[in-house]
Amino acid sequence: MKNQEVSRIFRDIATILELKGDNPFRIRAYARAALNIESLSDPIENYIASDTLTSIPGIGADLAEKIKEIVETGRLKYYADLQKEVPRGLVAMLGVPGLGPKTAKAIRDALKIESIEELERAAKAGKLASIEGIREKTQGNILKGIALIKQASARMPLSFAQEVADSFITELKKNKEVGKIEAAGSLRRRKDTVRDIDILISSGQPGKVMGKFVKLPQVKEVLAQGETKSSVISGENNIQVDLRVVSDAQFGSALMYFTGSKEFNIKMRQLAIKHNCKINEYGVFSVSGKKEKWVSGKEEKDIFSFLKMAYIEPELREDRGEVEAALKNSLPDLLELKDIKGDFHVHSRYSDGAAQISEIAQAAQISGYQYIGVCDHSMSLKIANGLSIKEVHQKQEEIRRVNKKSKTRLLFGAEIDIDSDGRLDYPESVLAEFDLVVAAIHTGFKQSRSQLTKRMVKACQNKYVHIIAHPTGKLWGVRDAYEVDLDEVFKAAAEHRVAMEINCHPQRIDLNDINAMRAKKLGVKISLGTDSHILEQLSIMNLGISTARRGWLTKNDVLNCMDLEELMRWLKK
DNA sequence: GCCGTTTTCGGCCCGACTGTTTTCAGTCG
Repeated sequence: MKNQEVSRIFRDIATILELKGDNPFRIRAYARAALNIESLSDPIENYIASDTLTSIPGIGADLAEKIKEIVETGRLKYYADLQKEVPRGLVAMLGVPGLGPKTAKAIRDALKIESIEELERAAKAGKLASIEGIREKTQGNILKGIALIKQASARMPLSFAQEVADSFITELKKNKEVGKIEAAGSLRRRKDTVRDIDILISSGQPGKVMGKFVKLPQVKEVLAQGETKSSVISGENNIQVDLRVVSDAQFGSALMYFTGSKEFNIKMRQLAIKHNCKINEYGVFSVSGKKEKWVSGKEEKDIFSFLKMAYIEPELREDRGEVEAALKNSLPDLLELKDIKGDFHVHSRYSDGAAQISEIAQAAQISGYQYIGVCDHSMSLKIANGLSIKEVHQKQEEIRRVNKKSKTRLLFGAEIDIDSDGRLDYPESVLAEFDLVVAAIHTGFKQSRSQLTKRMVKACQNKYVHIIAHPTGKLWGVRDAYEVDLDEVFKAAAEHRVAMEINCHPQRIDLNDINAMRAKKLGVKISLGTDSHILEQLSIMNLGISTARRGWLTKNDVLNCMDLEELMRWLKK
């Protein structure tokens, strides 16, 4: 899939055009196209093949030609020419918070500065303050901004951000001036990674709330403080936390506004205009001439019904077709925690987990599960204490014993290594004995794209394999996804009735939302696995559910929603 | 550069905060 590449080039073009001071609407067109292409679940090549590029929102004749050029030749002349006009370092400078294209350009014109390093030196030497429109304060802010990106906590996994948000919300709730309070932004949309935290409060005394917010013990630095909006840096993780305070009557519209995404908001505003209305964070207003009248916005759901559309869950608000679906009342009935009847990926003490088999049975029962897959590592994965064949049989015996007394059915399973040739790590006679075979790649990540794809396809073709775990190998902060043609893998999985895992671990989230959506489209079942190594981790199922919901999955798409009887039939492939 | 129930030109989402300014431009979300 060339989607990411096309998207990256368009986004870069938008940045360069910004620096050049080009037509802002053209800049927006490139940025919008980049976003829309990034969130496509189909390969862009398919649109070229079927000549339907211009059916993608924001893609017209011109951009369609440019996309073809990128995909067919691997480069874009227009982009190459633009790059010659603007130094890379100048583009990088726009990454400094608080430094936009106008200021960057002014600095470059005045001092010939073209990199962040030069910028930092000049700021420290006090040279920036001599430039028109820049004084001490701005110069100081630029230095702070550079320090900020050096700490470079660009994005963090959802669950880390959730913890920070919870700690702020708990403190803020203690104040009697605080009415409603909710985390908004990408956190509420449950994106797998989050850049900053948005908290929304309703209160009749916003000034007081703000005063308390900026003095919370978690606050390391105050970036901005106003009557209704403030931003701080949290000492924990150096994450930015924004607080907005509105009145109770404005809470719904503000919550929608700050939940985003930006693209979703724009779509909703355009929709409101068709109703002769205007939406902002303070409500929906009917507009006639110069008169504006508040008509809706106390609750989010009021706004949707006012615009004659179905309520859209926050996880879907990415402008990926959800607005259109809501207008036609054809949104999917999204997966929920209560639909989940078991977990397919749990490690016991036999390999590298902490829990005994009996403890896993107990914990699964407390979770209300009908079944749980005890999948320990296979023999070649020595580092994780992979099980020898003899140990496999010991474990099998113990599971039999525990199952006699357990209300939750323990599935005798294994997370079996796919070797560098695509073979599984146990002989067929052993594979045949498992209730549940989860296969995964743990070594040889650096193989070529075609080798890795072949390996995974071969695993799908193995008649004993039920699930492929963490299909892209991405591990946040450790390694990127390995190179693999997921479409080929999904096609093989669909053909051989193999499920693809959404691994719920916060640093994995693998498959992600877009890949899960693509898998569904190609007819692949999705399984949710927590990859628990301690029992407390069973609760991270909610992270996988969030991802599934963002991928538009319903309970019919997810293996974990089968009841035990149906599942056992499915496992006997 | 895109787009169309104001349709092939002339629009394009909306507001808060900061810093540098005397009324606003730049940046951000």
